Amino acid sequence: MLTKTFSHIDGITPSLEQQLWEIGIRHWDDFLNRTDQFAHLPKTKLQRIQEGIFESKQALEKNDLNYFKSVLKPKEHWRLSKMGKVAYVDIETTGLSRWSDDLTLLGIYDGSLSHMYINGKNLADAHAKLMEFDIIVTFNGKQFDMPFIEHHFSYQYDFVHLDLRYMLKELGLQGGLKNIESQLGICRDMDLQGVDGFEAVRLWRQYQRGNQAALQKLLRYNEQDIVNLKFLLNYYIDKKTELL
DNA sequence: ACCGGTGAGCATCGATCGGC
DNA sequence: GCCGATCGATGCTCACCGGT
Repeated sequence: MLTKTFSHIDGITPSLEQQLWEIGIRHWDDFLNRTDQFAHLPKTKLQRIQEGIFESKQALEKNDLNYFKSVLKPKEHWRLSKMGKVAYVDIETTGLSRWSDDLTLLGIYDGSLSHMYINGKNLADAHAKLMEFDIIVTFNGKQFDMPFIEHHFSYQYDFVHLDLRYMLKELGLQGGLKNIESQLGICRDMDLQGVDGFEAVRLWRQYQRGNQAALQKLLRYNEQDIVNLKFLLNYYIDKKTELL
């Protein structure tokens, strides 16, 4: 996945990368083993590419996520998803403004377990939990969830951030998370099918008036969101890898 | 209804290469 | 080694669109 990409290497243009794939070079080592095929390239350019590949190989050996985060274009960051601990994150709030609205619920799915943080209970613990991860996956989190969370905790996180909104759009999937889920045949529990962001606000208000069932429903709604994010990321990765 | 990240499209500038 | 041509990197604007 990562070793298949060359676009971050000095001297490799998108069109050259495409050419490499077309002639069956699917791994950095393929390039190094078949340099005779690149005799037509200027020597200095070939040398730069080889050096870049060596550098990448070293960074990979050290599992240096920060190195790849800095050299890879954001569009290619999905290739790093196996290099660190991944958190699927989604929040609920009382509205859209991080300045005037409250963070009510923060859900983190680590790939097998959900960790739920509730305002007024354990929300402060979410910060320490988040810090355990290297990579976060959200839907529109670059615009909404992360700025909201960072404002709430007054902290700038340094994750590799995979935002499925833009990634899925690349595959022609858009129209909001729920819409995309139904396009892909993902079903939600019956009693949650009508729940959306607006309803999440209402559920929170009902809980504040003492309705525990409303909180339980809100928790399940958020949990479905974060669990589905994992499915969507895998869907994206599958599509991207079968295209190559 | 708001905010702002993204990427497409475009223009410009710079780097590099090949011909001589 | 110079010069012109070509290619690519970079920067800019702008429209789009999603979250609660």
